[in-house]
Amino acid sequence: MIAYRQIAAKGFEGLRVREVAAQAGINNATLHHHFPTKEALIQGVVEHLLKEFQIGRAPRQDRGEPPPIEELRYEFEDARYRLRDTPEMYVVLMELYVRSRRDPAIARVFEALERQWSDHLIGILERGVRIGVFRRDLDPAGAATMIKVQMKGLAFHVALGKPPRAQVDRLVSQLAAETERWLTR
Amino acid sequence: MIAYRQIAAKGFEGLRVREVAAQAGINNATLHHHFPTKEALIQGVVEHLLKEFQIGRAPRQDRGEPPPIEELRYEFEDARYRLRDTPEMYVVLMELYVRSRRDPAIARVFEALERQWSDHLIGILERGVRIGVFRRDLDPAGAATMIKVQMKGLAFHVALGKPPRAQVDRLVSQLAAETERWLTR
Amino acid sequence: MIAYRQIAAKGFEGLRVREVAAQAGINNATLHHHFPTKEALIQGVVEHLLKEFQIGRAPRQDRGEPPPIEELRYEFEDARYRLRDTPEMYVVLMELYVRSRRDPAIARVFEALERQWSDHLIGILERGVRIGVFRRDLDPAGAATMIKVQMKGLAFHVALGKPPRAQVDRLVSQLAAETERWLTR
Amino acid sequence: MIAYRQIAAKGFEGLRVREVAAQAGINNATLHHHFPTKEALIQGVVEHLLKEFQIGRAPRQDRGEPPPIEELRYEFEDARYRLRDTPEMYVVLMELYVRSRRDPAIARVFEALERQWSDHLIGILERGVRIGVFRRDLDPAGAATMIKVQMKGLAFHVALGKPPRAQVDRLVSQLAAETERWLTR
DNA sequence: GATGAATGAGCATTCATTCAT
DNA sequence: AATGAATGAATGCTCATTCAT
Repeated sequence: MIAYRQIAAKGFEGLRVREVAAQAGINNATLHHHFPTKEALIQGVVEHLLKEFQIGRAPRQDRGEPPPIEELRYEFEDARYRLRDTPEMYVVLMELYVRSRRDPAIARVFEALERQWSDHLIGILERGVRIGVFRRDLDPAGAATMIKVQMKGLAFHVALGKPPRAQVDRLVSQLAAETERWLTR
Repeated sequence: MIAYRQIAAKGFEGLRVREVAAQAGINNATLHHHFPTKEALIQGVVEHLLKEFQIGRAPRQDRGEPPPIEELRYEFEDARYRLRDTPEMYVVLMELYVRSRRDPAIARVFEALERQWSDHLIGILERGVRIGVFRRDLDPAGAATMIKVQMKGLAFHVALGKPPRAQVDRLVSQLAAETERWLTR
Repeated sequence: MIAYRQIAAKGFEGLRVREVAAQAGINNATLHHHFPTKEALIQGVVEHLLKEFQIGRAPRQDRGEPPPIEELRYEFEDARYRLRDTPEMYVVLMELYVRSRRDPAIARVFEALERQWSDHLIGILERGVRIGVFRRDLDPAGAATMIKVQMKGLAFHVALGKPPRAQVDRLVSQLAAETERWLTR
Repeated sequence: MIAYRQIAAKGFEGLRVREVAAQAGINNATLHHHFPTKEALIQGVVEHLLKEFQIGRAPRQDRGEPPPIEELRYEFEDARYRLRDTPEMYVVLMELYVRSRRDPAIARVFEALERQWSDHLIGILERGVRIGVFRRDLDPAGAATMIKVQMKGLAFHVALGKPPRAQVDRLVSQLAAETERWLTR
């Protein structure tokens, strides 16, 4: 989607229906034919982002049900991979996140996304506790929130701050290692 | 500043010179007298934010040079305090951060702010290493980045997600404790 | 015709080709197949109106050549009947009349209609003068104009003012009686 | 008012804010400064019409309280005068009347106008009955409606049909004479 | 004949900015 | 310094019409 790139480049403020149409090589009325209103266009961007979230994950060796620790490592690995590969996705994500404060439609989408993400992490953590690789007294919900905060911080720092690649790599490794240590302590 | 509140409420997208003037009870032409362009108005918002950053800190008992661990705890305590007390400041901060990607003037301000913040943390960490409360092999710059990421994640999660207060308290405590443990290990 | 109803409901201003097509249950491009332009569509409305004018008359007992006074009474009776039965026809009529000032095609139609109407009335009046039921010195053309003005006033008042039915009945009776008295005096 | 002339020339359909501004020699944004919305502009036209209704009356010899018959004659005289002098006023009037069916704001204005007009006529008629120049059994309200219908018919016929001046003169005289005869019979 | 997509011209309205006082 | 009026350059959106299938 073109609108997506526009937001990445100029933000929501700079999102112009005409400009998106022009970059798509179509008449602006044609764009209105597919997205009757600007709001609909933005919804389209949101859906595009969600799709990208599902397809653009880092490559993965083992299928089936890998050990929880592996799964967790993969989460960080995936974040690193994507921050490097499609950083603009995170920029759009943050734009949308900020916008979600005023746009109920977007807020709903993000609430669902957050819940889904939490559930995913909690599932991993509970399994880890069950099979004994994570400590007994771990509160899965609280730990999931911690992990989310780490990753949000990572996204914030990298997507908006553009630090050198080496720093990012070191950072992700440290975050992953510390999280792991904390969970297994 | 009124423009500041407007941004907190409606975001950059919704920032209107006329509206700011109206809320300030003056004519919009009069506002242009003080801030010749909208860009200037935004710079005013940035300056206002920086000022708020310096004055609005959490209350503190001991002056002089407190132990590094205390200083670090205070950083988290301050974040918790401000996120509770003036959450809209963080909202504006994130709006500006997102905007900094396209606005060089804002980007410059944030670069300075980041450097200042890093230097402050590095100072604390180096002192801690020197006096032996933090581990010998600690890389102060890397650790400072880690702490910043934690705090950015916290700001992101709390300012845009509005989790319940109790969750925030627990989260900040955990983040502070884990960071401390990591530094002193 | 659907367009006809649309005009009755929303006026010329609100006449939309797409809306007409939608109400007809067809694609708007299909409508353009039948009426290549909006102008053609309006011509269709005009023709539909003319047809309605000829078919929708009040029921009538005697055929052949009724007495002129009967014929005249019938004209008023017909107006009353139609204003009650199909008031929206008069609304469209007035819309078209107003439009005729700028649309030569419609103006032509109305000129023909007016002439036809005048001729019809003049025929009745001349016959009435000839057989002696109307006064000798009557100017048929002038009297026809008078009758037309009465009926236009009636249409204007009733179609756009929506007065209660009883008032309309009384009004038409009075108009018919006065006209009759005037012609026979 | 310029918008007024535009409506007279091109009707409501053809009323364009930009065109009005251009004809007024001002920027279209400037027009929006005075009339924030097109609706407001139309309200301005309505008010202008009402004002014109009050100031543009036919010249009148006697002040004070003229005999009812004189007053009535004056009403017709005034109509003839205005139809000749400012025919476009009647065109706008009819445009607005037609529009009043869909625009509650305009409908309200016309309801008030109709009531005012009725009251005025009823006042004259009642006085005429009281002093004995009109017939005893006259129903003032019904008679007022009759007179209004006559005048509406006149306006309709003349403003939209543009008949030759001589015909109009004859018509108005006949209408006035017949009305008078009917009231005094 | 019918349709969905496409289009260009135009529309009311918005908004930061400027001007005259 | 302050203001109300003015302005130009958009901006999202509409609509009759055309095109390709």
